[in-house]
Amino acid sequence: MKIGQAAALSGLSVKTVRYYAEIGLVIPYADSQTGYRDYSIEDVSKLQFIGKARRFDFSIDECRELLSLYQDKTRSSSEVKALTLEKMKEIDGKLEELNILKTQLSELVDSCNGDSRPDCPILDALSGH
Amino acid sequence: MKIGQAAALSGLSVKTVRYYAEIGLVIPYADSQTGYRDYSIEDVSKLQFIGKARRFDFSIDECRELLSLYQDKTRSSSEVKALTLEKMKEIDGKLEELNILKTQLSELVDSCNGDSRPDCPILDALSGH
DNA sequence: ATAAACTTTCCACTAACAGGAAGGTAAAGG
DNA sequence: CCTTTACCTTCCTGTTAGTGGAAAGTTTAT
Repeated sequence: MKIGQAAALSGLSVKTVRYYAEIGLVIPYADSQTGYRDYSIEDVSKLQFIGKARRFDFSIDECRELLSLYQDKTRSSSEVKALTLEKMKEIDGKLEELNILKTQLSELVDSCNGDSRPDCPILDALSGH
Repeated sequence: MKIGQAAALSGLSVKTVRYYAEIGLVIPYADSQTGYRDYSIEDVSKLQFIGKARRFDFSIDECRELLSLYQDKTRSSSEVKALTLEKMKEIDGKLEELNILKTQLSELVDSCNGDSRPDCPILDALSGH
């Protein structure tokens, strides 16, 4: 099938699918006559797989790794689990950071009455004292 | 003072400070003889201000906006508060997304025994069924 | 036959810097 | 005074994961 259909079936944009071909993530058959990319059902499965992994915040390189594990029938599940656990740790770190930020910002917002006067504790806090 | 000291005092890297000059965020005096950038105390204050705002997750463009409010003595605090509230909303959105991700990943991890066998529910989930 | 829809490659752009090369300048030590 | 070291300059490239657009070729529908 052509790239448009592959994109539609995998829920990705045509541009993205083309990009994945370019970086060697999912390489379709190349029709030498028209120059059109020709995607198989297998290719679409891979694209779907990548789409989900990306939504799970895996990077392209991690997707590449997962994909090779996915295709390796002799893989051990421990490798996949380790990768996933690491990703969770990353997410935990981000969560913590964001929570701290949120607390600090809400303190600033609470202290500012937000009226038409120039007096603003938020800017004061940003400028230090 | 020269860029190195300005960077040290503001807690930013020299590269970053030079970049801020390049994009017109903090433009120092240019010594025409040596070509060296010459930072004033005022400039350093701005750099510190930007550094803090960046740590609060404000983008460069938002920093530009905050900086002009900061310098505008006739500003109203409502503008600053609105900008900050929007930033908080953004952070809330990210928090929610990450929490969902974490939940889903932890479910995957829990279902995977992570041994040396190829059987892996994580990959199964990624590949759909 | 022609128009619409689809495809191709190529180039530029995004955010916010970091790394490094090549070369000029300044401050400190001997 | 000379040299070394530290600092400064510009310029170019690379990062992440694509998106947007132009110009041109192809396929499908009318």
